[in-house]
This record gives sequence, C-alpha cells and structure tokens, in this order.
Amino acid sequence: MPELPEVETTRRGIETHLTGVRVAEVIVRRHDLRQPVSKDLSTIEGRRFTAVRRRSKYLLLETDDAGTLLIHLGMSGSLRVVFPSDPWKLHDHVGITLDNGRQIRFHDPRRFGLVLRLTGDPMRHPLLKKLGPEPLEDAFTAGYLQSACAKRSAAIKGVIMDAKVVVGVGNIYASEALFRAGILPRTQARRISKVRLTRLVAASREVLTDAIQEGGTTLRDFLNSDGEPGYFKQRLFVYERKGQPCRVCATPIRHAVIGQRSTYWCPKCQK
DNA sequence: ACTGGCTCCTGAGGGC
DNA sequence: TGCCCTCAGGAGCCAG
Repeated sequence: MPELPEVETTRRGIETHLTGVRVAEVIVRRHDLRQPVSKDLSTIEGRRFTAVRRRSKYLLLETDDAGTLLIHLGMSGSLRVVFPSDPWKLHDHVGITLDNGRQIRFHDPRRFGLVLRLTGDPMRHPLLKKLGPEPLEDAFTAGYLQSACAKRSAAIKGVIMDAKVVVGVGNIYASEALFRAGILPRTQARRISKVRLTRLVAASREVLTDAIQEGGTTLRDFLNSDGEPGYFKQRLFVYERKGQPCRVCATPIRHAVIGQRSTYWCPKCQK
C-alpha cells in the first residue's frame, strides 16, 4: 500500500497525538510480522514520545529514554489513532495506549510490515544505513541520479524504485514520475541524457509533493490515521488507467509487467 | 556490482 | 453461492 506520500501522511497524522505524550501500555496481539515484533516493546511504557520522524518509508517514533520505534507499513499496513475501548479489527496487531486517552493501532493484513524497538542511532540500523537520499531533499540532484544510472543497463523504472538510489519512489509514483518526465519506463538507465534525468528528478519531486498535498493515494485500502482515504487517485495520469485515454493526448494508456511490477505509460507522451 | 526472479501473507475481484 | 485463479501500493534474498 504505502509509498512515501502515504507514509508521510500517516506521520503527520500521528505526530500531534504522540509528541510529548507518555505511553501507558503496549499490547501486542501478533508478533509474526516480516520480522518478529520486538519482544521488549513494553520497555517504552512510562516513557514519552519526543518526535515522529520519517526516513524513506520507515516511521521513527523517538522516545525520551527507551530508544526508537521503527515502523514499516509494508504493502498493507496502516496506523490509526483510536480510543483504547474501540473494538480491535481483524489484523490489528499492535496497540500503543497513550496517557492522553488515545491509542495508536498498527493494522496489517499481509504482515509485511515491521514494528521494532531500536536502541542507539537508528540510522545505523541495517535497514536504514544503506538507503539512498530522500527524493524531496537537496541531495537528490540530476548529477547524483546521472552517476547512479551511469553503469546500469536495467530499466529506469526499476532504478528509481531502488532504495539504494533514491528512497520512497514506489510502484505508483515511479510510473507517474516517468510519465511527467516523458520517459518510457523500459528505457535503459544509462542511455538517458542528463537533460532528461533533470526532468525526472523534478517530476519525481513534483508527483510526491502533489500526492502528499492530497493526503496520498487510496487505490484499495490506504487510510490515513483518522481512517480517511487519500485523494491523489483522481490526479493519477497513468497508474491503473490501462486502455483509458491519456489525460494529455487521449492516446490509450499502455500496461505491461516490468521487473515483476505492473507498469503504465502513454506511448505518445513518453519516448 | 548488477540483474532478474522468487518470496513472505491475506484479501479482493473476475470468470465460470 | 462457491471455487479457482490472478493480482496487489514493499523489499530482502538468492543465484548467475
């Protein structure tokens, strides 16, 4: 489910409920996520959350003296702000009760997500230390992308989805960014000129920024922390629009599986 | 160092 | 209604 805009939407939604608030109780109903939920999560009981950050598609819930909770939503995960008395839904796996009368509920049907407690510098954790730059920060430049693409014969779409190159660009926004940049998704990365990579950097930033503005994309089941969908689906140019007219030139949108992932493009607007 | 393929898991939707 | 098949927003791991 969630790509960077959806994770950022979630971060913003929980931040105000968490920051400065003390943890009353941690309830773990299922431990068997992608990695087992940390056995010692209850260590944060009685501690305060000091900040809610995001790195790539990971959420980092920092505490004052019990490390950082690292949460990843996988394909189907979400965090909701609820009341402790609200009934637990199927696939609600973790609840963090706060002393302000709310509870954060981690829900994840497919269980590809993560809930880990890290101690020390979280950026040195194996899951985080090899990540590429944030697409909305200054380090993601055309020059940087050009060097990352220089020796890669793989399709550009897969390269921009590679978290070692740049984080946060998932399957929806990779197709959307390539459309906005006018680049065919199968193009070999090393064959793309710097001018076109400059456009791709700008397009990636724009599509992610626009999607955050709309609260993310809800295709099937993404809900923000208040249980509301995102509205960016209406702004998608190509994703899940196979056979429908291009919003720019009316040519039917094409679809193929590229690198095991569903991919969409306009054969006229993209070269 | 890259590449493509496979895997984890559950649920939704389509075809018959 | 039910059954079977395909597909899904992530990303780590593997062999070649």
